Amino acid sequence: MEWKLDKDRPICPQLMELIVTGIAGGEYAAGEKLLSVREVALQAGVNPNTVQKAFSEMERDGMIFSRAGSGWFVAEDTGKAVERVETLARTRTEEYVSGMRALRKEDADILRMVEEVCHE
Amino acid sequence: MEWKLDKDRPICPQLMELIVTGIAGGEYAAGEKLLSVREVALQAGVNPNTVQKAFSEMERDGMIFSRAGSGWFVAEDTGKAVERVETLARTRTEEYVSGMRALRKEDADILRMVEEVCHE
DNA sequence: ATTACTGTAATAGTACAATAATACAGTTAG
DNA sequence: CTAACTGTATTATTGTACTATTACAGTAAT
Repeated sequence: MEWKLDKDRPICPQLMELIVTGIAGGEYAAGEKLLSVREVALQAGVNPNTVQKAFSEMERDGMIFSRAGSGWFVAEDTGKAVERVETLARTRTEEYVSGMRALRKEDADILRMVEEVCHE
Repeated sequence: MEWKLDKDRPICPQLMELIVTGIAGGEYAAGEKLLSVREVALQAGVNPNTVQKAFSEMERDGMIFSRAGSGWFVAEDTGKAVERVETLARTRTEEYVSGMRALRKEDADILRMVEEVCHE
C-alpha cells in the first residue's frame, strides 16, 4: 500500500478511501489481516489516533473488524466495500458535473475536457 | 446573485468562486460596483470578516478593487476572471479524473459515468 | 511467565476557518 | 455639517482536524 496522502485535505477519509479501494480491488482479501494502527501511522506519516479513527469508522460500516490485542481484519463480506467504491465514484461524478455547471460549462464542454485530461 | 454556499466547505473560496464566475460570465460588468461587504455577509448569511477576506484575496489577484469608504468594483480588465474560471475548470477536471483513477476506474468508465450524470 | 506486539482510551496542544463584537476612518447624499 | 453608508482593523471565541503523549488491557510467540 502506498499511503499517498494529500496534506491539504482531511486525512481520515483519505485513509478510509485507500483501504476500501484496496478491499474492493482485491488487494486485500476477505478475512485478511491489515497492518496495525501503529504501522499504518508510521508508514503514512500520520498520527495513530487518526488511523484508529479511520479504522473505527470503517468498522461501523461493516467493512473491517478488530479483535482487541490481535489486529484489524477485512470483513468476510467484501460487498460493502465494492458498494462503497461505487457510491463514491457516483457521488464524486455528480459533484464534479454540478461544479462545472456552476462555472457555466455546457455538458459538451465538460465531456470534452474530461476526454482531453484522460488522454494525457 | 444567489450566494448558494455549501456549509461543509471553506466559505471564503466559495465566495470568491461565485464572484469570479459572475464576472467571467458577464453578470458583473467591468467597473461595476459590487455589493458592500456587509450586504454580501447579510445576504449570504456569513460573517463580514469572511467576505472582507474573500474580496481582499480577489483584489490581490487583480480581479476587483476597492475605494476606501466607497465600495468594491469590478476591475476594468475582466480577463483575469475569465482566465481564473478556465484554470478552475481545468484543475477540477484533473483532480476528478485522478480521483476516479484512484478508485480503479478505466477512462471509458469515467466518460460513461460523466455522460450519464450529464443526461439527467 | 515474559516479551513484544496488538487495540483502545484519555488528555493536552496546535493550527485553521469562521464567528462575534467593536472601533475607526474615508465617502457621499441630504 | 451631519448622517448613513462605505472599507478596514483588532481582539476574542468557537469548532474542527490533527498531533503528541501516555496509559492500560488483550493476544500471541518464545
